[in-house]
Amino acid sequence: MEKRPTISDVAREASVSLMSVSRAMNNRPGLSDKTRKRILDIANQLGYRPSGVARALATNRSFTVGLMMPDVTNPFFSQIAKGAEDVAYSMGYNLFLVNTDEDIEREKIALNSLLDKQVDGAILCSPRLPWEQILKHISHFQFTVLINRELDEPRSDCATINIDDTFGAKLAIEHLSNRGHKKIAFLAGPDESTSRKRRLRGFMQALEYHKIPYDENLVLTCSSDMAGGFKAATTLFSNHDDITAILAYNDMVAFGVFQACEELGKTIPDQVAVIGFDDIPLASIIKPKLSTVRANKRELGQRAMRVFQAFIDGNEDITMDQTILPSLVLRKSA
Amino acid sequence: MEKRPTISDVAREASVSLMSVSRAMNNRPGLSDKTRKRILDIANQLGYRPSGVARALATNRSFTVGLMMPDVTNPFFSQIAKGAEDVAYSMGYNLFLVNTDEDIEREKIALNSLLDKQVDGAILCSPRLPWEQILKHISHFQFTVLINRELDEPRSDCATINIDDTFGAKLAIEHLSNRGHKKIAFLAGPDESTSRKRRLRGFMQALEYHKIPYDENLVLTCSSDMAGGFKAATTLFSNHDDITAILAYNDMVAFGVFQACEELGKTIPDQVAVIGFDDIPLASIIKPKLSTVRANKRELGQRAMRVFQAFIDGNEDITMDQTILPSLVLRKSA
DNA sequence: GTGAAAGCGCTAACAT
DNA sequence: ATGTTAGCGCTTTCAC
Repeated sequence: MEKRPTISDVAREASVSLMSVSRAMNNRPGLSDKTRKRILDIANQLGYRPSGVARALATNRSFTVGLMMPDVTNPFFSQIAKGAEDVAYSMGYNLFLVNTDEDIEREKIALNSLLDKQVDGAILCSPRLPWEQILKHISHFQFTVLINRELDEPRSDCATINIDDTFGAKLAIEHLSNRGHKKIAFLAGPDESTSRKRRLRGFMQALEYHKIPYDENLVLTCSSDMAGGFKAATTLFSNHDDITAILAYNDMVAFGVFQACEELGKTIPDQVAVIGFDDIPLASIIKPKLSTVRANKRELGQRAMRVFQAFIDGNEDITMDQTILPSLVLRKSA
Repeated sequence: MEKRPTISDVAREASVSLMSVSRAMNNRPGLSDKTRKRILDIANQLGYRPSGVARALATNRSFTVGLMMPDVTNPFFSQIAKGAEDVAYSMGYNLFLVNTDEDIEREKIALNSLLDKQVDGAILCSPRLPWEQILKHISHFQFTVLINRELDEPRSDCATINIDDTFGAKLAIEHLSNRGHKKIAFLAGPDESTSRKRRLRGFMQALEYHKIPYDENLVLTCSSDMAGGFKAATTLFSNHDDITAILAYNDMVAFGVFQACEELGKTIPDQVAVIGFDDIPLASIIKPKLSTVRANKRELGQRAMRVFQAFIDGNEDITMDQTILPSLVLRKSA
């Protein structure tokens, strides 16, 4: 392992003080153009790069943002990550990635990792931890952005970006209702999910609006993957063979429904109409192409970094609580 | 932003020296069980957590591994990331994520970020940079793992994990040949790609073995996404309408071929057989289900971290150059 | 325009 | 078993 040159190596080589090198490296005033250039040249020639660690210790800023998410493998989140990276990169920031595996214990650990690493800010995707716990952690970040979670109590250092799931669910049900569906099931996803609650609200409100009686047996809890959708759809069909439409918690769950329909010989969309959430890349490729409620995830990630940036820049007019309106993408499955 | 307690806060509160606190926090010998417990209690009560930054500066170890990849959004890489995270987490390490967007300039910048952040090790996915440049960077890491790239010159601090693409391509062609295909095209992906070269080698060797004449017009360069596959397939069909099988650079390219076939009214697999590479989640869902050459990416990521771990642990018998044998997953498209 | 001193929070090495 | 000293690589503050 090669030893990296330090600031003192450069200083010695250029016969100047540490401070002059520091000033040169940070484009700070107080140096003649000549010495500045000389220092920079020598630094360059030595291959000197300032240590981010030392700098972070001295300044208490790491130019790093923590990104906490349940699963990078999930396109929903990887898109957000990409969007965040987009603008982080343009700001000269780096991303620290922590997975939570949807596990509340790992969430704590993840937040602690971010603390230890002294990230300047954090983007927390769908945190499940109770507010007081989150609070305890985020009070050590300069700024944090909550994705898909509302604030329990307002803070000047905590923004939120939420997808308006209620609206999205209404969009979906409205479409199904217009097509004449009366028996509509909702595979609602995992119990603790926030978006589940919001979508369920939209589901119920839309039913009421369209004068469709609400039957709680048509709302099933399921894990948020294909297996979950398959399982839920299978039980659903065995108990209520007369349902004609299914709103799925997300696209993967919807594909689980596809699978179940295939096994049971039910055709989509003729016998069963299916609508998903998310619009993952898969949705437009699989047959039948999946109708789904889409929100722009990459933009979500970008916006998250941009509020952070606005905060850092001391910008006055920051929209602290943003909401993203999804749209219904109609394809073949409904 | 709340001030975090430091080691001296704990020391003062417990009326001991900094070192005792340090020893307690790191479970190091040289403390009576009583004081140890007392210190730990006070630390806990104060909410003290050691600063990773300060620790990294003092010890020159950050317990952080840099993960460089072209695009988190690509399932191929996000799976690797997940695998790496799996075992990093179990080792108490964290991941630093940097995107390169397949851009060679951004690769340099990414590597520099990792340097600045003083990561202990790096996992570099498909680095495109010339060896000497890579070398310059990785000589500052304790250890690095190259994914999908061979070593130009052996080093005791640099391991590789490669997918045996040549073998994979042979597997595919063998299958197609056995089914009687003679006119087989290869949508080979981008020019600079290493796996392209290896797959092309396998493609050619297999053709020769099966006594199929090689026609260079049947090998097309394309971008590694759906659009690339669509475009390449479209030109291919307009020039060589008689080809009966296509080996695609990856699954997304294969789906591009699907798209083209749909537009041209060609049926898969009857008129055109298609085989992809990767086996992304999509592959088993889309209709017709895609036959593809699969390597276990999550395991790849896990293995990468495990060689790193072995190195850190001073393990003697590390397999420095591992290769992962892909298998042919036969589904409906070929 | 330039530099010296002190300190960020921690640990390694050396006392006691 | 516990403490002291010095230093990791940088920046802030203040002096010249």
